[in-house]
Amino acid sequence: MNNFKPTDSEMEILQILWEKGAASVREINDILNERRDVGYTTTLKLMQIMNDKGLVLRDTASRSHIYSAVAIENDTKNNLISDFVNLAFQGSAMNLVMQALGNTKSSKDELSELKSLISKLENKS
Amino acid sequence: MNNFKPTDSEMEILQILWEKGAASVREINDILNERRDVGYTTTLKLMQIMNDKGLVLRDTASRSHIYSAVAIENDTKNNLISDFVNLAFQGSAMNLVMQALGNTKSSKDELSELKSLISKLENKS
DNA sequence: GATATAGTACGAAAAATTTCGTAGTTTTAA
DNA sequence: TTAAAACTACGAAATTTTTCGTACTATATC
Repeated sequence: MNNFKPTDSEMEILQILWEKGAASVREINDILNERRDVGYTTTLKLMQIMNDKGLVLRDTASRSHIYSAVAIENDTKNNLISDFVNLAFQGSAMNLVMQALGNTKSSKDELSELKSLISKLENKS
Repeated sequence: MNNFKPTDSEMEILQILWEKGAASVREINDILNERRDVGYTTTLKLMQIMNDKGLVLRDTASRSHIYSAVAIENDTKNNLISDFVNLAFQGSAMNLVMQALGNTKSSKDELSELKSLISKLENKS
């Protein structure tokens, strides 16, 4: 169970890597720039920092280095949730769940998916 | 719909104010120090900053000022959830809900409370 | 082969957040 | 009535995170 707590910027990049599997700095920077202006060297520096921290792996075989995520999506998100729940929901994940759910438009499909997860949880206990 | 995005430290303090209703710096600092070391003037400064930002209200009638939250608990938490969901769950609150739920031990009571919320949501749509 | 283009490395500035020290007042208590 | 204790104000240091400029090297293009 790793314990990475990526910063917001790091998280943005991890999302992209989890989605794409692997990417060059150029590719990542292009995606980021669809949302907001980020300088190329800013992104590059971030990736280097993340590499130093061990959050990503870097393949330097070709001139433009290819990065992939080391941090595991599920674990990382669980860590973030846990921090978030402690910060804003008195440590109760159920509080977060109820508030997030109550404040969202949900489709029939999503709700039945959720209900089947609940059934699973009920059988576990 | 306000759009406050409190920092982590501010959030810690808001939680306390939402819980207690109103409190002096001393009271808040004492509570914070149950969890970790924080200097008194650190907490004081934070409250002053929050006051400047309009996150809290300050009653200066007596020498030790009494603070209360202006930021609305529900709105503030919804804002935080929304940012969090964008940052880490591709904008899908349901993704967050599923992951948070799947990773938590939940009591029978909590689960049935959750189910009744789902029923309400189903009737709405 | 000269020049423009596209990379990496990395120090350091900038920005945001957190922490604290010091000065000055008021209150309490001996 | 004086010393200690408890406040506020506030500048500024410290820390963390983000951003960028500059130097340097490799590749592509004309």
